[in-house]
Amino acid sequence: VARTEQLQPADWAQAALEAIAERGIGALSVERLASRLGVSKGSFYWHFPDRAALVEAAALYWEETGTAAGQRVMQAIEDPGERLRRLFGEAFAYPRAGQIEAALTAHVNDPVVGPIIRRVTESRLAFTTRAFLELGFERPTARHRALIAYSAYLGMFAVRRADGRALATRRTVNAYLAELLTMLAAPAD
Amino acid sequence: VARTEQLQPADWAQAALEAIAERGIGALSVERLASRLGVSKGSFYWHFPDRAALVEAAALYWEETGTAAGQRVMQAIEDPGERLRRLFGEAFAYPRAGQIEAALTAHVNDPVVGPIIRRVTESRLAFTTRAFLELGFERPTARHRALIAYSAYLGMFAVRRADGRALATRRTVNAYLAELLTMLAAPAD
DNA sequence: ACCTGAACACCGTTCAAGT
DNA sequence: ACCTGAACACCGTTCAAGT
Repeated sequence: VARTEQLQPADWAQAALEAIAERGIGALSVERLASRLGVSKGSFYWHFPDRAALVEAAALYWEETGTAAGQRVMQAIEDPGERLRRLFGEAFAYPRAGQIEAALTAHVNDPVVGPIIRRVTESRLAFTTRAFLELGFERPTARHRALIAYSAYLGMFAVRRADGRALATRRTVNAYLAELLTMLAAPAD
Repeated sequence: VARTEQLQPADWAQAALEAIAERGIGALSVERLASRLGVSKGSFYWHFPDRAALVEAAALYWEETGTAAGQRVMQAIEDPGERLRRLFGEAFAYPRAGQIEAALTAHVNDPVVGPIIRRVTESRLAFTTRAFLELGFERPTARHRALIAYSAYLGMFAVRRADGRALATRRTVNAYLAELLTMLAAPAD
């Protein structure tokens, strides 16, 4: 982050999210970040009350750029089945997204990160439920299928992180997604 | 942990896993743990080379007591379908298990925790694949369904952590599991 | 063989002092 | 208005000294 002007809170937030993606929230250090941005650590406390506020700013930055913006793009796709395929397929094109997701999700019990995670989750579940409603399912079934879909989505990242061999190639992921979405689009019994 | 005898490494590992479940790996402090166990922090370094070794010991303790022991119990169930239902149902009876799971999984990139997580994941996938083989699926399909099942399993914890409302009641969880397992047991097309 | 207590480095936080 | 530099507390790690 090279800037001739003065540092904005957004600069700190962006650099923090970068650091979080790489080494996790626990390893986020005000001192390291300050020297990386070329200022003293005392300067940080002009912009933020404490380290927690920096984590919050980073998480809010993620909520806006990673989630809200993504949904606006996806909503443009007319066919709900195609929208689901794209939504879940897209997520695997950006491994960095999975890293941030994992780093933040690990801190749901954190009082500042927790509410943001919950907002994003509710928003994604609602978005996915809407797609299943458009596919013709009744509301309870649609919500249900959205839960399964989103669980499988998060779990897929978890499996991949936990075992690099399991979902390594694009072919495996595509087959996985195809089978999952076929199952989920099948009529309710 | 009240003991009249001297502290064993296992005592440290167990107390550490307890602390990790409550506040995460990041908040695990040698100093706090030592004073909780009633010794000075210098004493810790007689049993372990460093803090990382303590985390490793805690994770190994989890691998043995939480995973290996559980599989031995489950393997005793004859019917593979019933075994799967019990396996996934059981996991929700112990919320503490999910907390530890999340705390450890958040550190897959950690050089000492990572290999342990991967071992556990491989073992669980193999265990689940075997159940689907017994149900009559071909090996590739069985492995595939195991991946979906295990993803949905991990994701279910993630969803629950992320949104307490989503999978809160036993009824919702049971319905979720029933629908998921019905889908997964359906013949391949 | 196992533990203590003092020492040092790293980092979060505060604050008086600078521009 | 924004930043520095020194100060202090907390915690990881080392180590000489105790039993």
